[in-house]
Amino acid sequence: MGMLDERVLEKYGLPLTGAEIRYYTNHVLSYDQAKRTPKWVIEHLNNEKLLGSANRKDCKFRPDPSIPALFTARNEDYVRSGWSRGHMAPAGDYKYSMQSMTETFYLSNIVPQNYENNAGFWNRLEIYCRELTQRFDDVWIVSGPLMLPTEGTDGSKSVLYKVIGNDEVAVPSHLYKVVLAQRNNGLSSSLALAAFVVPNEPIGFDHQLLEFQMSLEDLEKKSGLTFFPKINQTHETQDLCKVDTCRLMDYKEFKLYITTRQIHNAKTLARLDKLMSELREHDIEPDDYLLKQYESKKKELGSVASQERKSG
DNA sequence: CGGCTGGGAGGG
DNA sequence: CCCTCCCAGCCG
Repeated sequence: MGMLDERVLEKYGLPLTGAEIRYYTNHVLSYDQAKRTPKWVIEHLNNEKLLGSANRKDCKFRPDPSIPALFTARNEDYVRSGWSRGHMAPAGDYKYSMQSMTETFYLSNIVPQNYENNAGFWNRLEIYCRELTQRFDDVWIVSGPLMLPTEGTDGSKSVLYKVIGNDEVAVPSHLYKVVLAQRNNGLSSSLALAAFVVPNEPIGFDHQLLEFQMSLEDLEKKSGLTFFPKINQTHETQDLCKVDTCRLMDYKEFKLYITTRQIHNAKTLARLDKLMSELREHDIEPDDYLLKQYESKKKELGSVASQERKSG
C-alpha cells in the first residue's frame, strides 16, 4: 500500500528547489531560486592562494550560465537599483586563479549590498579574513545573506525585504560570515571559529568587528543552516576573537591601503598629485611602500608623457 | 581592496 | 537602429 502510494505520488516527480550544492573551481554554494541570491557560499584560503596576478578589471558580472533563466538574476536588476553587487566569495581571495576569480563574478555569488557597506566595513572584514592566513595554516569561510525579522510597535515580528529589478532579487537585511581557522601543530591541529552578522547598511569606523559577533548556535537558528557539521564536537573549538585580534583597519590604515592601490592604477600625473594631496589633507603619513609605488608610477607616467610629445 | 558611470568603437 | 564591449575616470 505504502509502496504503491509512493509510486503514484512520484509519478510526475517531486518539486525541485535548485538548492542542490553547486561546485565551482574554488568555491561551492547553494542557490535560492526564489530570492535570486546564494543561501551560502563556502571558500578555503591559505597564504599561497592569495599570491598571483589575476585582476578584477579583467572580470565582469554576468548571470551564472548553470542557473535556469527563470531563476537567475541579471545585471539590469542591479544597475541603477540603488544597491551594489556584493560578492560573497570575494574576488580578492582568488589572485592565484583567473578562472576562479571569473566565476566569483557569476550573479549566483552576488547579493544586493549597500554601497558604503560593501566598499567599507565588509571590505575591511574580508581583508581581515585574508590576513588570518598569515597566522593560521588554513581558513574556511562561509558567507551569505539573512532576512532578519523586525519588531513592530505592537510587539509582533515580521520579515520584510525589498526586491530589485524585473527578476525581483531579494535585498538582505544582514550579511553573515562564519570564519573557521586551523593551526597545525605537527600531528595535531587546533581550531578557532567566529560568526559575524552585519547589517546591510553603512557602518562607520566608530564600530568594531566584535560588536557584530554572534554565537554559532544563534546564527544557525536564524539562518536555518548548520555550519561545518563535520567538526568533531568533542574537539575544542576556540573563539577566534579570543585567540586572534578580530581587529579591522582603522580609518588611516584603510585610507593608506586604498590610496596605495589607487596610485598603482593611476593613469595620469594629475591623478597622482591629487591622491598625494588628499593624503596630506587627511594628515596621513605615507609609508615607505606607498612612496616607492608613487616614485615608480611617477617615472612611468612621466616617460609616457614624453613619448606622446615626441610622437604627437 | 570594494564598486559605478559615460562615451566611443564596432558588430548585427 | 540598438546592443555589447572596452576603456577612462571616478568614488569610498
